[in-house]
Amino acid sequence: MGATIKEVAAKSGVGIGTVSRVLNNSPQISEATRKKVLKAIKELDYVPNVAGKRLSQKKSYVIAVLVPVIDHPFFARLVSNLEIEADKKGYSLLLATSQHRIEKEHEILRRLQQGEADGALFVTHYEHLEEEFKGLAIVSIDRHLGKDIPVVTTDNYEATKKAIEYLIEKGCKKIAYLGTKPNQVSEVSLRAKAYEDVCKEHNLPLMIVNQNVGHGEEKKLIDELFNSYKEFDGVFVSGCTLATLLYNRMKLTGIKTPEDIQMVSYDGEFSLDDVHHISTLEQPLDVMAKKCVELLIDKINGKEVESLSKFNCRFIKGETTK
Amino acid sequence: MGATIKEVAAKSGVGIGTVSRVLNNSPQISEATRKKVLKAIKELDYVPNVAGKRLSQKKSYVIAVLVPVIDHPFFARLVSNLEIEADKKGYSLLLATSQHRIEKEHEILRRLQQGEADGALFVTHYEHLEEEFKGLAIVSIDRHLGKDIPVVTTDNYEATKKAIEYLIEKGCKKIAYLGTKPNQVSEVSLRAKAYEDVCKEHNLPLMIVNQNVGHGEEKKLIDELFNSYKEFDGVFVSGCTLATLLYNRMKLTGIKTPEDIQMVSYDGEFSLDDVHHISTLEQPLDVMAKKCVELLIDKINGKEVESLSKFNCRFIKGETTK
DNA sequence: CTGAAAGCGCTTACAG
DNA sequence: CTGAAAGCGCTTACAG
Repeated sequence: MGATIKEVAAKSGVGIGTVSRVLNNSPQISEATRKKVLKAIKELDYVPNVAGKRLSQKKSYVIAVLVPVIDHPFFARLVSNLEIEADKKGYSLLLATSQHRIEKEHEILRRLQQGEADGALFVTHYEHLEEEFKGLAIVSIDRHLGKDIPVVTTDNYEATKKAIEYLIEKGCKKIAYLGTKPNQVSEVSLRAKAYEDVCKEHNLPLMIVNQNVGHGEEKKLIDELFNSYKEFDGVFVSGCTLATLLYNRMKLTGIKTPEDIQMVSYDGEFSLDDVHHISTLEQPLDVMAKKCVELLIDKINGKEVESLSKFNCRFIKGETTK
Repeated sequence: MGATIKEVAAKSGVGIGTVSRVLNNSPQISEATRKKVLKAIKELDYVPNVAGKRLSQKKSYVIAVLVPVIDHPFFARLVSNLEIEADKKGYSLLLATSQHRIEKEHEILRRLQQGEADGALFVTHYEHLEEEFKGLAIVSIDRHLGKDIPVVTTDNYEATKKAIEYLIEKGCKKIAYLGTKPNQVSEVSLRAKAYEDVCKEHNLPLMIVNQNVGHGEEKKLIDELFNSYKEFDGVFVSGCTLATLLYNRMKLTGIKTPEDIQMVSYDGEFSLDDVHHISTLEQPLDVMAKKCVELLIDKINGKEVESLSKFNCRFIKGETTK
């Protein structure tokens, strides 16, 4: 629509290379020509077009993020922080949601191969062939996607361990574990491991509901929890969807928390104000997102990066523990 | 990184134009050459690069969405639906958040001018010069941004009217209005208008807290509501942030709902299951997003489109009304 | 410090 | 039905 670099060059009486150099703040440009060119740019209301730049540089300055869904507090926060960090680094953010369909993930990988973005943060629950990632700069949250793909995660084991010990300390004798089991090699599996280790150590019974269900089907797990285990006085919940569903269920059925059942959840809840309903292990999504973007950009630029970055969760006491 | 169209052409012994035609499913290509080309594509593991396509077509097949924030249930749902609809139409979604900073909005508009996207859905609380939108295909939610910018909205007046009448029907005698006043010409203003009209018609007192505060400062309005109006038995809340904050505040201070105060909110709450805490006027974000994308694509293609599209909210009874 | 030219990877009239 | 060529709007060695 607008003017092109050619017109700017003509108007200011220089070559297009010179205009380009002014645009990119190249140091070796005389003040005089810089002024001339800037003047022409202003007069023509010229804005450089990214398509030309991208083609010639073979770089898009776009990073993509793939998440299963975006209308979910955890992913919304993650993406929010990613956008902020990407912006700081001069990258735009392309948002893709798989909607829990692996075909859409394939489609997105194809788009990346086409050069829509220079790299991507991939949050997937599906298996992918490593060759699908070939030539792409990819970073993963929690899941191990391949040898070349760095993982950013939290201290799943340590944080869960502390949470279970906390429940014990608060008097729980029968603690259940409620989670959606990852169907891939994932750091998240360490949560169940920590639960088991601590319970065994304290001679507490294991009461585990940990299944891989599709999103939208988490309610089944709540049913199963109550069907399988008639009595428990504490529960560790892995993930905010399950936590909210369980919280609502207890409310609906008259189970009192923390009196009857105490509850701690990983990503339990994101609070607008200081009211925390659910006691939560909160992942530091701001620093995690920052790390993801840094890793991604380093990978894009061909640097070697650490394969695992681990951050500490923060425990926030809500109303569900004594 | 990968092969280019030139290599495919060489390998299959045809011109690059022919390869391009095969790629784009051009009809006038003989089966024989199509096969040859497809074979070469497979063998070379060729994926067409978008940068070349974009430059030659002067089209990016990207639409952008600007929202103040994304880690907010309303915007998360909006963006979720937009991504789904854009994907259906073969467009990618660029996500930009202003983080309530007008400079970032300017920055984003500049990126659009640079051709990062073919069009954008703009959800802003700030004034912009019309010239900033010049040459861009833009669609707005609720706010009137300029004569050339279509607005997608809900039946703010009618829905609010019904909600207030509902509260009256349920016995409320003193109904307050709590909202963040838009600082621009916005369809949202019709909510307060409906409230006033209905209250006047029923000879009820007007109790209005409707101020334009920055995000994160909504709690002030809750304070003001209780400071200004000692007694009210019903409240209409415009927006889910305020609704959640008010709901939490009532819980914290021992005010019972619906016994002491009944409450209906626009965008009150998005429920994971069937548990609805807050009675809500829910905006049909799925069809709204679809409309936005359609309008945007029509505008991109130079078509004339309707300037106002209005959709009906759905009332969902929660626990905050009798 | 600056210009002319080649090149990035496609699409698309234009001939044939 | 297909090829050669121009062009999209930039960047970047290469000379000078």
